[in-house]
Amino acid sequence: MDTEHLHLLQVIRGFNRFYTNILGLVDLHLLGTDFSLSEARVLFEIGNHKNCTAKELTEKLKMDGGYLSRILKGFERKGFIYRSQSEADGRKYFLSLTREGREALAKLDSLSNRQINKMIGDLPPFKQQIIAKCMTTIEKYLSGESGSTITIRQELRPGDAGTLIHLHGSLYARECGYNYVFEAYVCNTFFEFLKNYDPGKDRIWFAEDGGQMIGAVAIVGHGEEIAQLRWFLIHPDYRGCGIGRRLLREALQFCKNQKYQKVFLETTDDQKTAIQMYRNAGFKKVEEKEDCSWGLRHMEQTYELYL
Amino acid sequence: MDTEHLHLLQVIRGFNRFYTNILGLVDLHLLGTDFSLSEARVLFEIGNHKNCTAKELTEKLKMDGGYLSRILKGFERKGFIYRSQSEADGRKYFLSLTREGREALAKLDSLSNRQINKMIGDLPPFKQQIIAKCMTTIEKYLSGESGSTITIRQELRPGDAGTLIHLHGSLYARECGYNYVFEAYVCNTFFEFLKNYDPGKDRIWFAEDGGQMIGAVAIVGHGEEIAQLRWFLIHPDYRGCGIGRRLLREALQFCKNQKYQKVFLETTDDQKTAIQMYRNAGFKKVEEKEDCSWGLRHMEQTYELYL
DNA sequence: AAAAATACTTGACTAAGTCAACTAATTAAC
DNA sequence: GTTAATTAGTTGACTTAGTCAAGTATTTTT
Repeated sequence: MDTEHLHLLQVIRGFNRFYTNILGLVDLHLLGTDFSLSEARVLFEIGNHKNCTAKELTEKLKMDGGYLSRILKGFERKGFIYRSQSEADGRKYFLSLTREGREALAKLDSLSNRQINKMIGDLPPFKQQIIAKCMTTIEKYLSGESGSTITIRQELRPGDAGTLIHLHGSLYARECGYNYVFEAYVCNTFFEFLKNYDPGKDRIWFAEDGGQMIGAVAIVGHGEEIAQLRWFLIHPDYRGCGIGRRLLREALQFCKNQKYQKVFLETTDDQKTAIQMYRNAGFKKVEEKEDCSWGLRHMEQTYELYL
Repeated sequence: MDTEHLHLLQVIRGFNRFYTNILGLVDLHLLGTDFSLSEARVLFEIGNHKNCTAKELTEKLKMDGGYLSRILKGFERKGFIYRSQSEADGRKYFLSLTREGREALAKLDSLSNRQINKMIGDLPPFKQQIIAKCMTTIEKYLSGESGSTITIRQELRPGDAGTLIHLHGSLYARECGYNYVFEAYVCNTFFEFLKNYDPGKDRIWFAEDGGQMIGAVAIVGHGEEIAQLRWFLIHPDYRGCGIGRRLLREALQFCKNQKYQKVFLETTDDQKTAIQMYRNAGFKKVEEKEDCSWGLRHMEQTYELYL
């Protein structure tokens, strides 16, 4: 088990301890309402799932059947729920909230909302949004529903240019040690791209995960027959899961559709993974020369592919 | 309470329910070790905080004093901890783990790690990383450790150019309806700034909150006597808390130090709040003309200030 | 038709957590 | 420098939360 993974475990366990406290706080204030945490959870589930049965609740809330049975009996006694025996299966009883139950739940809801407002109220909206986004992500990933939220889009939106430049600047600095001159270079070339953008010749694709840009590639036409592939990158956290291949496929398919004869690209020897992908797509190295811009020595390479 | 905020509450409460389940699972498996969740938390805290006292634990873990007292007694009986009375204050007893205590904690640790591995083991590493990052963010924000972490820095780091351009592109689109041509324009002017950057004449400041860029301003020298103020913006969520004033003050102070005689800036009539700040700083409008770039009609204005 | 399984309930129990009254040491007030 | 108030920690008596296994009624499998 490497240190990085150990660090990961540390972070998650730290978070678990932290969130145990947070939930404890929320729970504490729940106590001001005659509801135990378990009771509140049960009430919530019944209120939010039409025709749920006791069995379903025990599974969903990981609760002992006997315990739940008593909670339900209590709710029935207080007039919060009623049961109706299933006609198809007489062992089952569908649970529903009465009007009193709905009122109790609404009260609980607003209390809970107030509690959460207390928790996040002092934060700037910006950060509240970020928290919500992080929570959504964690929930999505841990519940295994994450599937593939990664999408590829063509449309250029305000802010994209900056994000693309930022990704290039920060990633190449981190991974290859390039300085800000490289980012300025991207800035300039991308400006030229935007300025001369011609939908008949040029195209750009962004890979996104939940609205966050995680990769890109573009095609720039040079005349009728030659196209250049530019700004290809994948965020390191998302490498090795086929996004790069998808982007390249899109780009090359576009080139074929546009009847380009040749696609070329410029890269440096630092870009090991990218180069492997270029090679896999059929690109061949045709030129190589030393360069010292961007803060350190590297080999500038040109690859090309005849379609 | 607007719908957006309500959605936020929904998300957070959903997450709380979700994470209650997650923690419940972790807890369940803790049961295979003779430790209750509370006991495990206590053991962990003692192991990770030199010389903690019972009082501190009750506060940190929000635990009843009497309950804790009994848990501690149990630990002492089992030989997991020992206490030493404080010399400075005889009411206090410092708690420490014995060797057996440390062993028990280590066992618990490895069990907990295994549990978490079960939770995240099936996810691709990049998603694990993202989860960790999200957790760190939530913890930081909710624990209020992000407080007013707003700082102003001068140093230009890789990624800054892109972020600045992104902020301009997305904010002006959102607030003024400018299209991507405006972002391209920023791209170009900022490239020129970087290309010609001369520390003796030029300077840029970034306002950050927890590493996130939330505002910026720059001074570009035009000869010995005239300076231009550019790329002034504050993220809308951070307006009205003096960051803009701080940035302007920094910029104008720099101009004075450099013995510039005049500072000018160009803006549009859309920039109501910024213009108010310029006026407050002593800038006067000296020119105005209509312009139609960036997708809609607006007035381009020039302001200047003699130092 | 008998046996196995399922949905839910009940009784008897243990563990978890709370509350208030209690020392013993320390600090503040007069 | 004594008295009163506070604080750290303990203890007894209690309530609540949660578990386990045996129970009933119904359905499914063989």
